[in-house]
Amino acid sequence: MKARYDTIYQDLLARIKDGTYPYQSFLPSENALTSTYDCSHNTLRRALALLRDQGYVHPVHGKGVRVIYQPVQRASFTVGGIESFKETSERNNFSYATEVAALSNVVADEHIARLTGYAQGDELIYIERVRRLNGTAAILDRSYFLKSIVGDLTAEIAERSIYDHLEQDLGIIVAMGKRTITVEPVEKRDAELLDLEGIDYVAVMTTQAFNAQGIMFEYTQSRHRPDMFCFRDTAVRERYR
Amino acid sequence: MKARYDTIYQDLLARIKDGTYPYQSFLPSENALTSTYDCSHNTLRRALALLRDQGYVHPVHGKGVRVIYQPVQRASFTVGGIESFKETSERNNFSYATEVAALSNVVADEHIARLTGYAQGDELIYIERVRRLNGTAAILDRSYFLKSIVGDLTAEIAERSIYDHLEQDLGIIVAMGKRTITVEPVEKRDAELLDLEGIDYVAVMTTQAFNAQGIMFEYTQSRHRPDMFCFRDTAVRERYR
DNA sequence: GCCGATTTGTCCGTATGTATC
DNA sequence: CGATACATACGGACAAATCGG
Repeated sequence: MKARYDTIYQDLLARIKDGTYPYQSFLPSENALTSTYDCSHNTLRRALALLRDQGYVHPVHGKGVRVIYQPVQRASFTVGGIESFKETSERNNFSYATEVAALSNVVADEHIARLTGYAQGDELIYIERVRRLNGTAAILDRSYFLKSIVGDLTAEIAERSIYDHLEQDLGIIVAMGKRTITVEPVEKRDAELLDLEGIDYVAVMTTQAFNAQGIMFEYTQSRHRPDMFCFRDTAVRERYR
Repeated sequence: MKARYDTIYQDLLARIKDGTYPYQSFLPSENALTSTYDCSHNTLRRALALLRDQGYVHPVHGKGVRVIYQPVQRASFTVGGIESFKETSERNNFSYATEVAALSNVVADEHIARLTGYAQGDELIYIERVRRLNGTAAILDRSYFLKSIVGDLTAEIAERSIYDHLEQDLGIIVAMGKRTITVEPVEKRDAELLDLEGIDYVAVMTTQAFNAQGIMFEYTQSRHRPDMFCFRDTAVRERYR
């Protein structure tokens, strides 16, 4: 049951990607587009706003909507938007595997609470996973899940895909996330579990995931071998400030 | 000349930050808010969409709009949104200085074109700048500006703030940007110009900036000493896909 | 420089759908 | 089931930027 503005967004995006509307060209005017899609001004503008927010077009007042999408050159590991490890690997045609290195129940103490943003006393599940990409242990994920939402997680589930389990079995939708990226020296655990070959820094992507209710249920520190890490996004300048 | 939805956004944001609407609480209903702000449903929803996109709230269908903002703990260097080096430093109360290490005119050859996304033959200005934070040379910026838009750039301008010059003197608005973050081994130039103290990796943030017309006029590789680098953002899951 | 046509930007009022409680 | 609240969509109006005559 798709929204109208979303199907229009998808359609325009497909045409941008297939070259119908190439880089630096202008889309047909809003009037023209409302006719072809037989929708209202407002609805069309929602579709255009999506394209703009994703970095595909740039509207110019009084002139038109310019396409600024350029196809990516090389394969990247991580891109903008929230994607699971499995989704990302499949999109890039990487072989991948996950090993569970630790799994235990913990209660958030002061240290964990400050680290993760959970409240002290929250019952959590701690999981360490090692991700292999094309054979090399490239990523160490250290996650804290909120037990009251995700229930019990077994090693089997963690080895396949926790997100598949949450979405398909439990119906939990990962609605949004906050991310932080830093670069940190390797810790003992990184050296034990990852193939680092003398590398002494890791790229750390920290994610807090919220469900459809706005409750945070996952905190994950994803520690990447630096040469296999790439992150992309698009930013629109804040107005006025 | 602010937009209505933007002033509402600013006001709600201020109330979230000052604790009037604390973490995990619900905002007043849309009906209530349209009354207090005396605006239409549509306009209010645009303000809420902004809050959602910036990661401050999470609307729950049929229930309410939940606040998910938590104040940041430690100072960070770079945050989401497009900010200049100067803005970021001032916000964090860092002392900062910029030295110009190179400045020359170049024409984009095939190599530069592929690196930056400019077209071959474009006339560019190449600038290397070293950024000092609290005295240590922490960031090396290597930029290519499109000459037809930015005109001539002098070392004096580059030492103060190129963005101030572009915005205030030339009236160029930096409307949006695309970013990529990777971690790369230090190159010869990094070692020459930065205080690395044995560190052998740098965090590289690549930015393509577009003006209000949707024309790319800046490509910058910002090479950071890893322990002084932090990046934040918020992502909303794509619908349907 | 001005005017008018075109195009994007903002806002309103209303109607209907759908999820929550 | 009904009340409440968010989600989508329509149509109309006016403002503001661009461009050509």
